[in-house]
Amino acid sequence: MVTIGDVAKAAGVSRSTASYALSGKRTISPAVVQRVLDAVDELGYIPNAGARALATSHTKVIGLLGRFLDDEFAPAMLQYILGVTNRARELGYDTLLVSEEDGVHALQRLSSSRMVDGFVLLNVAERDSRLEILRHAMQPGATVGLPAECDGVDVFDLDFIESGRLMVQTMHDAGHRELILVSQPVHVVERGGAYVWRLADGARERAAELGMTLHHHHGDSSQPGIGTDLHAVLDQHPGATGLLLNNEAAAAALPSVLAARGLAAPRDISVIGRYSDDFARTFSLPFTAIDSAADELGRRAVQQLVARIEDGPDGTAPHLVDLIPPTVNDRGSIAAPPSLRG
Amino acid sequence: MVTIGDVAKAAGVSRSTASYALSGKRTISPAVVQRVLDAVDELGYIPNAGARALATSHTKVIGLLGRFLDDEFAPAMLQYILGVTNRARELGYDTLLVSEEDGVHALQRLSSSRMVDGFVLLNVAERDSRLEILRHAMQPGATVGLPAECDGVDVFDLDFIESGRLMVQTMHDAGHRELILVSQPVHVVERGGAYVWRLADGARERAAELGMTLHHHHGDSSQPGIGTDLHAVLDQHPGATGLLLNNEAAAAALPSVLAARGLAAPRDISVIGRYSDDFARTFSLPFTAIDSAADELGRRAVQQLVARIEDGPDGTAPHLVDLIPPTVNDRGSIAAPPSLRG
DNA sequence: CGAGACTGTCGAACCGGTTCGATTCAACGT
DNA sequence: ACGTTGAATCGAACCGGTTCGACAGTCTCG
Repeated sequence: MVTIGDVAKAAGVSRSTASYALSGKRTISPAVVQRVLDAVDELGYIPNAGARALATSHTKVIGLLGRFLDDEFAPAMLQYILGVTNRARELGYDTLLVSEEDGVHALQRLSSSRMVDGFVLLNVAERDSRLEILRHAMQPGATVGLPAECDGVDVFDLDFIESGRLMVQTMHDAGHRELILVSQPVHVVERGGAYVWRLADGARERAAELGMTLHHHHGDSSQPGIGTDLHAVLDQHPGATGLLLNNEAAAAALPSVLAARGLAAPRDISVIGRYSDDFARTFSLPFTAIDSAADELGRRAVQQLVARIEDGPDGTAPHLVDLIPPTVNDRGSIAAPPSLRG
Repeated sequence: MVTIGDVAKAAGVSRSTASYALSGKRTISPAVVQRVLDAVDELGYIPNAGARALATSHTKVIGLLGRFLDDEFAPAMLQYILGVTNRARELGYDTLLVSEEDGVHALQRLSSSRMVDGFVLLNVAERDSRLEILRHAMQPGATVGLPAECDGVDVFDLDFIESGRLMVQTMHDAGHRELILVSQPVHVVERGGAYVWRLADGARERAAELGMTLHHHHGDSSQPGIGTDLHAVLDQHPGATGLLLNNEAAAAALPSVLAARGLAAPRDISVIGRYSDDFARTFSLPFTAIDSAADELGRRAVQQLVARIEDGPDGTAPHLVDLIPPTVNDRGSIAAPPSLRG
């Protein structure tokens, strides 16, 4: 393997000079710099990461800790991951992906062994035991998902409360007065998926303000349960003209459910969902939806994390809680309710 | 940070003795070993990864290089990734996930900087420029995906030729004589997705042997194109009673296409697909299918890679080409063709 | 014209592990 | 009684970078 010593020898200088020539941390004569650079690409020198990490205590690696639960939605998870890895690479960092069940243990291991310069936590729960560790770690951290207690970390999430309000408002503006909201199953809430009730709260609040009726149901997170659930809910509320979906599986199942009932959106019923644009493309979901912006959230988390890493431990920029505003992707599944039309 | 020096001091021994006590590479008295172990967990000592890597030239990290193409199927990719990271962790390794466009460059960077002990390449193409680099790298590599030239790497893939044969044979056994195969789009083949024609070849071969008619079509890899394609193909071959799908988007779109045509499987048409079991569960695809076994392929690749890493560079175990045999997951979408029934 | 500042370079130390050779001491065989 | 072996431990060197302090030579300015 070619070391900086080899480069130095080839350029006829000392190791330290070669190092300074490459880092530019001291003035080195242009002639020498050029000789060193020539030697570098003649020999194909790439510094040894371990040695550099040892000397600088910076690894240029960030740790990405996911919670990959069985009923977590795969396409969305991949979006988060790619957002993180791509942005990290753009900023000169590699990404260590950890899928370990025991996130607390993984965090301790990576932190104390100094394998990474910082952490991004995905799918952060309302009370997430990993945060406790992260706050005491010497590396900074960013989360995707809004926990109950945000200090010591930078937090990124979709603004779910506003999303709920926006869904209801949109339906109201189109003339609807009775809505059904289909959320994730209760166990998702119980394990800390606070986004479920955040969206529901926003929706309820706005519905109350506007004097609308809102029925809230938790649906299964996969087929065929969710199909049955949707049928049941539609049977139960024949007067409802608008459907709000905060449940990817429901969005995926709805087209066949509607077809089975001889309904079409927006002719018979209006629909608005909340899922990633990418997901909609792959499965051509024909519903207007709030983009969950997984990719963007991953990118922002990394961006902020790297800024904090490079500010050093004394950088005292205040911690962020960045809730990105919902944007509606209009796919034409909302119209006036049948009763208002000719 | 607590170093092995601190541990040694706390145990009243030299650094080298502490090191040997922990590694067991020399005999150390039980009393001392105990004192060292006590010191370790009193101080919470975890070795510095960079320093260890520098000394041992082993990082306990494997590099996972994906090609995340736009129309690559997200749920499947995540399955591969989790198979790799989970198995790696079980074997004591962490995983560096690289999504960089320029795989060749990434490979060179990680290899020369000695950041990883070995590589797993996903989505390997027929002629994959990354393989050339990998063969000359000092770290071993395993691929998921069968390239034209396999030497110097361990190769893992589903046996697509046999999968094609099996699809046709299964339909034949049920009494079908005219089949349609819907594959991935032509551009997937052109960029090296050889599995597409491998499956098609196997299918064609077996159809010829059995005297059956097989129509082969390339369909779009996403909606709404694939929906249109499916309609067109069904219009074009009214005599076909069996549908073979080697295209995930087609599988996802088929239920609504069938519904729109007033058809049901297996009543009017029999269907067999090739996609991951996990995908089928999430979307409740009601079709009998060959499991693409993404998770298992990832696990096997890592398993073999780690074996090769730990054998050291002189380990001369022959390189594998492990094509795992297709298994059919019966979901009841195959029956005798209508013409043969009462 | 000499003190002071600046430029460019080098040697040595350091980061935190692992590992080799040497050393001490007790047990053993003859 | 004495060399031999083996167990247990230590000090020093090494892995491959970075960085600090020193130093020689050149330039500047009073």
